[in-house]
Amino acid sequence: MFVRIATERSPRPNSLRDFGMTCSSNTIVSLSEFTYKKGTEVYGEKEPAEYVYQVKVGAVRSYKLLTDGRRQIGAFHLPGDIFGLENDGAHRFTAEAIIDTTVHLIKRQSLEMVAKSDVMVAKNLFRMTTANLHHAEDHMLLLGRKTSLERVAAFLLEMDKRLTAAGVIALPMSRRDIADYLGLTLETVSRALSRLHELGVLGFVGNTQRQIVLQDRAKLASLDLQS
Amino acid sequence: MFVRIATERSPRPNSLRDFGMTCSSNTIVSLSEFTYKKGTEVYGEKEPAEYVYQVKVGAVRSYKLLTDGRRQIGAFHLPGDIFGLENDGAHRFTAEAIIDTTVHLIKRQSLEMVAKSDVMVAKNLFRMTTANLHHAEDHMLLLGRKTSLERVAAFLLEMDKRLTAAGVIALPMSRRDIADYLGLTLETVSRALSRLHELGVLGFVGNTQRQIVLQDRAKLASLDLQS
DNA sequence: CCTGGCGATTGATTTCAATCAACGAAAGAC
DNA sequence: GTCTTTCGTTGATTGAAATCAATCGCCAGG
Repeated sequence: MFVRIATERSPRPNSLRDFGMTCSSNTIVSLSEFTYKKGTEVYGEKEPAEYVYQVKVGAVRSYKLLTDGRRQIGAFHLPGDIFGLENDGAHRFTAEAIIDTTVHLIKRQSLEMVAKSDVMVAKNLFRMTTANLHHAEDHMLLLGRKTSLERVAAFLLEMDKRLTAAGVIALPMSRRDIADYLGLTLETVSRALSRLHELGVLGFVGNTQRQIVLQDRAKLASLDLQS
Repeated sequence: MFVRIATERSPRPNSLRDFGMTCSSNTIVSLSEFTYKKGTEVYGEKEPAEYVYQVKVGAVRSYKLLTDGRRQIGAFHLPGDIFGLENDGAHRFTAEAIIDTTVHLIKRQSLEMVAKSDVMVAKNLFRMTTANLHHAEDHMLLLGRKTSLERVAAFLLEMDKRLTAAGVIALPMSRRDIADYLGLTLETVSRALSRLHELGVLGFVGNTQRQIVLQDRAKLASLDLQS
């Protein structure tokens, strides 16, 4: 679980741009790439945070478990997303590859070193933390006060914004994952999706139930109440 | 609602220490004090964030509303707590005084100016945002996956840590506030507290139900599952 | 090819918390 | 001080989602 064979790549790291790295601060930062097989752990809760990750291809779930196995997924990480960024030393979630996933790894220490000298990078680390906070704040409202249909509608709208290619939402995660993200059971998620299908809000592509086309975004948005 | 008559105070700001202000960076920062009457708004959601606040005495609730009135309280701010800190310009919550509350106000702009030159201050702003993030992450687990009894137990343990004076938890907020923080109804909160009373976990002080003594912290902790 | 397992849907039933309702006690208003 | 309102508790009932259960279809593996 803890073995990470990081393939070193040639010079000129490129995804560091996402941290706002300027041309002047071309410090050598160890940047590598790694692929996790479907279902494998990227890191565990409370483990020391050695790396920061960026999804290249694939999808990752971040979750917390209660001792009896109840699971709450805090976020899904999709291509382009940076995750595992911890201000203090330890990870707050367990992260797992939902499907085969390739990530860029940046050594946390080296990133922090760069941040010390490069104000732009430091600012962007702050911005990312703030974005995570905003997501969590919105999600508290969803988990505390929204109905099952509202939650599923909100989920679809979020995914629509984040991973639509050619008008199709290709979900990498199972109904159980969605349920654990929304604080529901998989059956309730399934029923809500069926209901939205009946209502003409969405359609399924082909014979898989993980490819969804939104047919009425306005109606979907009206089902999720605004803050 | 928007009138804020800020009483300017004499030199030598003192609560700026909580931002990690060093002696060297004794820049003049406008620091004032203001009192909000019970039930009044400190700021509204989406309002531009002009000030950062620190509770001197009293208590504040931060919440989001759905259009139909459902409310989710994201946090309670108790004496010593800093709130209203926004990285970008606008507030994410509405903040209201739960009881008469006196706050220190710091102009956001001046704080940011100090942060630019004082690394210590900047670091502390980051640390505070991270602490808020951690709280929200833990609260997602509570809202998504815990039972009513577990939520109330967790709430009591949180308050015990934060505002116990002489072994008594003097709650400033109503049952409805607690309910809206925990994603429950006030009746469910009341029943859970009664149940904990029956179980000998807590007692009520005097003839008010807002003063609680924990009589069995171990049992209470066992009722709230660990992450 | 068959077979076993997983994922998803759908139906039947249960359950926990919400809702509806009544009451008593404390806090504010005048 | 009295009146009114708000707050909290408790009981009865309802209801939305959870749980239990069956079935179907799709892969993956032998």
